[in-house]
Formats: sequence, C-alpha cells, structure tokens
Amino acid sequence: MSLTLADAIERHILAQLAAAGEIAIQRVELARQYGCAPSQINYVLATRFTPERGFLTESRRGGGGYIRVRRAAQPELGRIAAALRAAPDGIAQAPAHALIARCREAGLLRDREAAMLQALTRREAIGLPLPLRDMVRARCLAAALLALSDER
Amino acid sequence: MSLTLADAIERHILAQLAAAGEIAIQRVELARQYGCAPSQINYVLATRFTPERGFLTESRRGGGGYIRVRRAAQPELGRIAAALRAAPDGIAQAPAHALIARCREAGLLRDREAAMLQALTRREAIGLPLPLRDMVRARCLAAALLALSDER
DNA sequence: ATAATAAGGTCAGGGAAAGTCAGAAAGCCT
DNA sequence: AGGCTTTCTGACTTTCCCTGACCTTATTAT
Repeated sequence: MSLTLADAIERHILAQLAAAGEIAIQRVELARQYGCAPSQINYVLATRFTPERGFLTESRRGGGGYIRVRRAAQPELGRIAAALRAAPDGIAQAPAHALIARCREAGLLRDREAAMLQALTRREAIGLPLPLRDMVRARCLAAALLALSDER
Repeated sequence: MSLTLADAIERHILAQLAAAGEIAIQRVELARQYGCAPSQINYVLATRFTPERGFLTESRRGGGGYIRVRRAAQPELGRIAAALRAAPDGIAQAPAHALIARCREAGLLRDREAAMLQALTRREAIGLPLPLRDMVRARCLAAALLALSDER
C-alpha cells in the first residue's frame, strides 16, 4: 500500500479528468502543491498517461504555458500506434496496407483517411532504400494513427 | 484556460476579419485597448497572421497610418502536390505545417486529416537526418494530398 | 522648405513557462 | 547484501510572450 508521490499525482489527475473530461494543468503549480520538482510531473505523464493507456497530452511553453491531458477518443488506435513503434524492423508495405484496410473496416478510419495512408505508405512515396524504408513507414504510420486516436 | 494577451488579440482580429473580410487597424489604438505596448501588435501579426498561414498584411506609416489585414487566395490540392514534388529540397517542418493548416482552414482537409498529416510530417515521426528528411516529408505529403484529390 | 508631429517597424533582451536527461535515491526482489 | 526497477531531482535547454528604446516614413504646420 505504499503510495508513492507519482501514484498520488496520478490519482489527482485522474480525479480531475473524471470530473471534466479534459484538463489543463500548470506544471509548476501542480509541482508546488505536491512539493516536488516540476520534472516529476513529466515523469508521471510519461509513465502513466501514455497513448498505450489511452491518454493524450499536449503542451505549450513560455508565458501562459500549460499541459493539457485528455482521454483518447479511440484508444484502439493508440495501442496500434504503440505496437508499430515497438516493431524493431518497421513494417513492410503489404502488412501496412492490410493494417490500414482492417482499420477502415473496423470503422477506425474513414475512406479518405485510409486512402491517404495507403498512398503515403507506398514505397514510391517514401522513396528510400530498404532497411530504412520500412522504419520510416512504421514511424509515420504510428504518428498518424496516434494523432487520429485523439480526434473526435 | 490561460488566455494570453497574444491569444486575445489574435481572436479580436480574427473576429473582425470574419465579419468584414478585410480590416484596417490602428496599431496604437488597438494597443491602448489591450493596455500593452504597440509592438505587441506586431508580435501577434508576425506570429499568427503570416503569409504561410494565408494572411496578407500591408501598412502605412505616418499621419493617418494603418495596418491592413486580409486573407490570401485559397490553394488547390492538385497544384500543391505538384509543387511539392517539384521542390528540389523537399519541405521543412514549419512550412509544411503551415501549409496543412491552411488547407484545413480552406476546407480542403478535415480536422482529422489535418491532424494526421501534421503528426506524420513532424521530424520525430520521420526520424531521418536532415537532407533526407525534408525530401521524404515532401514526397509523403504530396502522395497523401494527391490521393485526396481523387477521393470525394 | 523646414520643422514638428504622428504614425508604424525593428530588434535585442528579459521573463515565464515547459522539455530533456543523466544520475541519485528508494523500493523490491531474490 | 547485491542487483534490478522505479521514482525523483537538478541543471540545462527550448519555446513563447512581451516590452522599451530607437528607427523610418508620412502628414501637417510654420
């Protein structure tokens, strides 16, 4: 039952999130409340509020800066993106296209979105020699799906 | 929702612009309304109302001076794709993002599509050293936009 | 013409956030 | 105790906001 600082901050954020659906926190202010270093907030966000777990964060620096946290609209896409990023060899064209097709059939992607992704994951579009090409394809696809997991 | 001064002024101008299509502001007067330095107006214009985002500004100094702001003409997807493929050095991240944002504002891209493209044209997503990265970005973006011009 | 006045432009710099990352500290296993 | 993992911090970096001092240009008064 040892409740670490990170756990406490996690609960704090989860509670706020349950109440509001989307929250904006001031990193330095939250750190002050818990009497810790600001970077601790980053640690909590990085370890607990990841896309794999269905969360999204965005931030702005400078005066009036903030960190916004919300639940992903489609956590499925976040998990697929995470798997793609974890693939050590990237992904070849055929499996990528199959994946995109499955997502479309599952209703995670619309026709236009699927068409765009099919087009830009073709080898001619990437235009690199092979060990690299599959890596770039995986990274770009992952980034795209992750971004979509947020939207509407 | 921490709204900075720059954000507030941006909204002010956007609102005026939506109402009129083209506006002329007095820098010193607008600064007075918001209780800030006149150069703050320049900051807002320089960071938010750039040509890359589809705005045009012109100004006159001296007595009866003004700053005029209006929207630039809309781009077309097919043309953009062609231009991208013709660019010998590819395209850097900032102009690419500005281009995508502009297409969204012009109604050529939906929110989800724009979010996707923004994400996958980020340098971390592509993850290549620099001469190459801009090339790949341009090719992928061109392929995606071209695919869309077929859809509908 | 010249001087005064009334605009807007530019730029360096300070301050206010948030991000990054190496490494210390604390837990948790055998 | 020793080793692995997780937590946590501090120093440094990057990004963004905002101002003040100084410069350029246009109009108006003398």
